[in-house]
Amino acid sequence: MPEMPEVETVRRTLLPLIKGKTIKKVTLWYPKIIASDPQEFEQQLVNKKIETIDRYAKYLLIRLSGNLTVVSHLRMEGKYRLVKENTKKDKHDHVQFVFTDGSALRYNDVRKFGRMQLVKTGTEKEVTGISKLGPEPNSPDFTVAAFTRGLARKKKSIKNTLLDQSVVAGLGNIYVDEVLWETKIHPLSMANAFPKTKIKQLHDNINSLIELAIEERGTTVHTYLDANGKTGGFQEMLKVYGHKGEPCVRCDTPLEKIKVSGRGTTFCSHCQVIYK
DNA sequence: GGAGGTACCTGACAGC
DNA sequence: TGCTGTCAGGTACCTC
Repeated sequence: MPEMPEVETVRRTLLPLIKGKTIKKVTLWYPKIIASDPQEFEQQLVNKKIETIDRYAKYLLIRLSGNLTVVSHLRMEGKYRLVKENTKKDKHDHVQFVFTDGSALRYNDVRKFGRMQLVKTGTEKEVTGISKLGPEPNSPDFTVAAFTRGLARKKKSIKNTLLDQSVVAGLGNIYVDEVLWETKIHPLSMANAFPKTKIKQLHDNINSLIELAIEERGTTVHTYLDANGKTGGFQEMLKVYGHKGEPCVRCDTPLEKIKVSGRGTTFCSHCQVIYK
């Protein structure tokens, strides 16, 4: 499932494939993917040139000529690939951008959870979802002080708090489980119960884990592929996610899996300490 | 305003 | 073999 490292990898691999291309036609096979007006989306993108792709947290921002931006969230299974215009449609292809050179960008999403919308460039931070995002890991705004304030105002579990994109933007279920294991914190610990040293440790581990995951081109657990159709490499480094019942690599205790706020959560009950 | 629950979706898998 | 139920999970939206 694409989290921030996967979305960044998609951005890096997709950009050289489509930069400079001009859109000839847009086809919406499943219009519900479009969060803004679908008709407007189809019509306004014609003759627009792809200028660059930016990213904010898990959102891709496809910059176009004419001061337009396509805001795209891949959610669970969304993926882009470049094909020839007349390539047979896959069952799960939902949106197609046909370019003037005969190639086409296809958006494929098995669960149809992904969303995209067209906005004026510069207004993307007003989009529902983006407007409430907190700082990204490794950004100048993600300071220990800001993170401490973010945790202090939450009266819920640390697992739930790290999934809350207003505290830190870009983490998902996999990296939250991994960073809590790395920091030896029980997922049911209360977010506002940590000593300063533990918060600093958690903050630093979030930064280093995300940096490493981006270097490894993300994590492929289910179906995630980058724009070149390649899997990520970070799944080989996962210590807890997907390892239920296996011995903890730190203490040999079998890893447990529980539900925290409806999310599958794998952890070591021996070396991850609960803070209340 | 914050926290928790649910809907959206479909493929994979377990159990019968 | 085929059917049914459950699980996976990011976000929007609703209720309390």
